Amino acid sequence: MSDRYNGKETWEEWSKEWKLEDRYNFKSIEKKWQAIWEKEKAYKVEIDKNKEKFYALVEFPYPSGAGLHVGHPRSYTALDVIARKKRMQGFNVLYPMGFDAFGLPAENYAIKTGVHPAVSTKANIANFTKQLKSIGFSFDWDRCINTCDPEYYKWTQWMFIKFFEKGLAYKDKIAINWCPSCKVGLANEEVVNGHCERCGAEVIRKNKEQWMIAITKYADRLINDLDGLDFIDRVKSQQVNWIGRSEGAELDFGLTLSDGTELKDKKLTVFTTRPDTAFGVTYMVLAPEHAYVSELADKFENAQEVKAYVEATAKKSELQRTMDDSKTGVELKGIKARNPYNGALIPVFISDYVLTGYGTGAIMAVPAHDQRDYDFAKVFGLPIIQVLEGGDISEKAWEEDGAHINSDFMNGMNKEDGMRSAIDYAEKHGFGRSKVNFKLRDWVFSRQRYWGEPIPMVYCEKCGWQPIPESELPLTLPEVPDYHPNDEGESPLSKAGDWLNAKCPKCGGHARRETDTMPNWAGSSWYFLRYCDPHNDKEFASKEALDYWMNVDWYNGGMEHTTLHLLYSRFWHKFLYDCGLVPTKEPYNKRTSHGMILAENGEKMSKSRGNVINPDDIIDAYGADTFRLYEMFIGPFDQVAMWSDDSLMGVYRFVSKVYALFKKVYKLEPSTQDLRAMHKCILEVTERIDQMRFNTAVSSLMTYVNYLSSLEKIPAELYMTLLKLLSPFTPHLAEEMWARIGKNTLIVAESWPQGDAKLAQDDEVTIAVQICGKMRGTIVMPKDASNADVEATALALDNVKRQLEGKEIKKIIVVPNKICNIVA
RNA sequence: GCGGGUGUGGUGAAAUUGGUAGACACGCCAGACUUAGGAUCUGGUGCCGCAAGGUUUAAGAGUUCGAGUCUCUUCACCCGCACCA
Repeated sequence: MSDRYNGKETWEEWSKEWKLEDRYNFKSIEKKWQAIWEKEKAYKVEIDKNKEKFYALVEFPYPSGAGLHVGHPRSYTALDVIARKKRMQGFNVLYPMGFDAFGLPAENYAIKTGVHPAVSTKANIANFTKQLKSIGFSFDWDRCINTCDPEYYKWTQWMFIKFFEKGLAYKDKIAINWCPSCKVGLANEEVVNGHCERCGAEVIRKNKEQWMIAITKYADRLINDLDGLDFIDRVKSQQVNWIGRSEGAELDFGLTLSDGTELKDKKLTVFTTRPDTAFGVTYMVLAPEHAYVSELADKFENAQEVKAYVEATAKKSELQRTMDDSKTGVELKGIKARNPYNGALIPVFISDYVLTGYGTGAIMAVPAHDQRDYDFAKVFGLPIIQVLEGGDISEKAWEEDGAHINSDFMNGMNKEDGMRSAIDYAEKHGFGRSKVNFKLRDWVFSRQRYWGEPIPMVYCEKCGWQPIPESELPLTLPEVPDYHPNDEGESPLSKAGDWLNAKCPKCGGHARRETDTMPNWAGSSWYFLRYCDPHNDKEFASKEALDYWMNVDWYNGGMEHTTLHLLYSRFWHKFLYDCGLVPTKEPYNKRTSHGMILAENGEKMSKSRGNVINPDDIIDAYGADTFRLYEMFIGPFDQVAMWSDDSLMGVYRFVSKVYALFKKVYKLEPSTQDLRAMHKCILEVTERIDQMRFNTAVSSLMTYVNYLSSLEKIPAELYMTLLKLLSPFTPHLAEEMWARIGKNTLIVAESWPQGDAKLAQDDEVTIAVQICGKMRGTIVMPKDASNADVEATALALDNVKRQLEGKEIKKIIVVPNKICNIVA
């Protein structure tokens, strides 16, 4: 205990040395308490079935060379406040931290400097750890994990093999998004407006054989299971939007050559959300990449023209293709399609406004009721047949509801009935079926890079792709002569020499290893499970640990991960659930998101702008407690906030004030008024932390401190309560003053104060007096005064009398303890 | 175009969910005390007005005794998706 009293054995001895006029020495105080917490393992947590658990989680950082920026601690402090409060409220709190340590920056650094990624990553993790500890977060450091540790990625690889065994991981050659700058394939989720999410280079299309994971099989469940979750709305709606479910029908159109012969073995299948408009189809369009364009090439009378268009399209980047909404295309002369509803023969085009990856890569065009088809029809002079009443078809397409016309059996029906009846008809005649489509694509899972988990697969000429036996896990990263990826898209691992040779686990013959690695989203897809049991070398986590700790009760992280990490990890967890490996369907009960912190002028902080605030500098100049408190006070937690040195100063003053207030603390009975202020503060702070309204929680504390400042002498109970309420925000200061007041316990292990609403109530209230809703004065009344008393007092006000002169009072509305409104 | 959100002093913002708009803090103004400390303390501070008073939550309309809050219309900005048939 002696370190608690600054080297002295007792508080009495220590107190003789105090010089309270001294300024608040946060440097030595914060260091001292961090050492004590570490020594006493104040935040270590174990399974305790007698206590209710609470699992608080923040997204673990990528340990970049730049170190922590001020954005990280916004999220970490918020959940630290929540975790600390929950702990004081008696919960068994798991609040872990780790490092998402695979990734491109370490590899690029290696290319530049020759330093092995493992070496620079280790150094960065050491730096991050030091920084995080200097802020005084209540993480259980014994559970710290690191995704690039073979003991960790062993299980990432193990899970990949599970995906493979269940048929959800497969190799496929498709056109993927390729970043020419990073020289790496990207998942759909990693492409932002046609640019690489990481480096900003324009993404091109490249045909490459890739490992894919069938996330689309879970599309429906990923939408439906959001229902029971406490996620903020924008997260839910963004995920739903991204998955992009749409209901419609698949319809088969016949194909006919110009001489009238039917192509019996070829059907042109399209997906449509508007089967009811089938009688308005006047042409068909294929994506230039559609298989039929090459398969039927010898049937086209204008094969040269078609070929030229296909090639021109291939040269366009994704971005150019989406930016340019003018319609181009080429008719496939020599073939016609037959509308199965009315037998009409219609022309077939190729055009780049039809996308290859969605639906069947072919559409039936209904220019009268789809604006894109309308635009195309206008360019090519195609007929426009209206089949629903409404709008002005000479101006633009009519996409709303209406009564069907020119539609045979659907005539007179509205959109909804028409759709049902069109699908029924198609099903009865065997040329269509109802169908649900998603925008979500399967997850492109291989990366042509070094610094990632090796994919634990080998290829045998005889047996095909085989997973390596579990006994060979982890498959560790080999040394390579250099880390450069090449333009052909080969991973640096292809230069790994002997490592490439393996034995086929099935036939024992020669096999070669997969040289691509996993994306940086792999390790983070299940890390919250590992925290439950981080040192287990038999399983990724024991059933007991998972049963006790899961789910994550509260997960806070950035909006930028909504359709990346958050979606991937929900999917990954559902897969493990289906395998019987985790006890729950969803990993996270509650998801919140913090706003970004911008520079003082509202710009994004960036190295190139030179406006980055380094947490180390702030902590050095003002201390961790001021930094933490400022991060909470800066503004509404879920909104963007601008850094302000001036506001930071105000928080620093507050912290110093709390320190200085100690001079005035005496053993005294608190007055009713004192208790009122105290209980009001307890109630407000408690409620506002739960609602993540940290900025107003801090306001409450400030109001309370202002009250304490106004007292001659502060009763000890009031000050001790302040320290407890403050401890989640400014734990070092709270701990120090708790010791100074003579306590030899840790305040972080104390219990959270109980607010009493009755004691918090005022016995007098100020009631606003209004005439016809306009404020004319206020009256002070005893709480719960009778309406009659309130009316009488209000009517006696001079201003009220003056205003009411010559008017007749129609009625008086009294809202108890709030308002007296006189209607005249 | 679709989805989500925001709009309140010089600034960051608050408002018990329909009941005194601007809490708390920054900044600014005035004063005090001290001297060199990113001081501290006291008072003031939405706007117009000397004042009584008037006026004020992007703009407009509506519901209501009463609207920052609810409804409708318009405008502006931010985020995500985007030729998804």
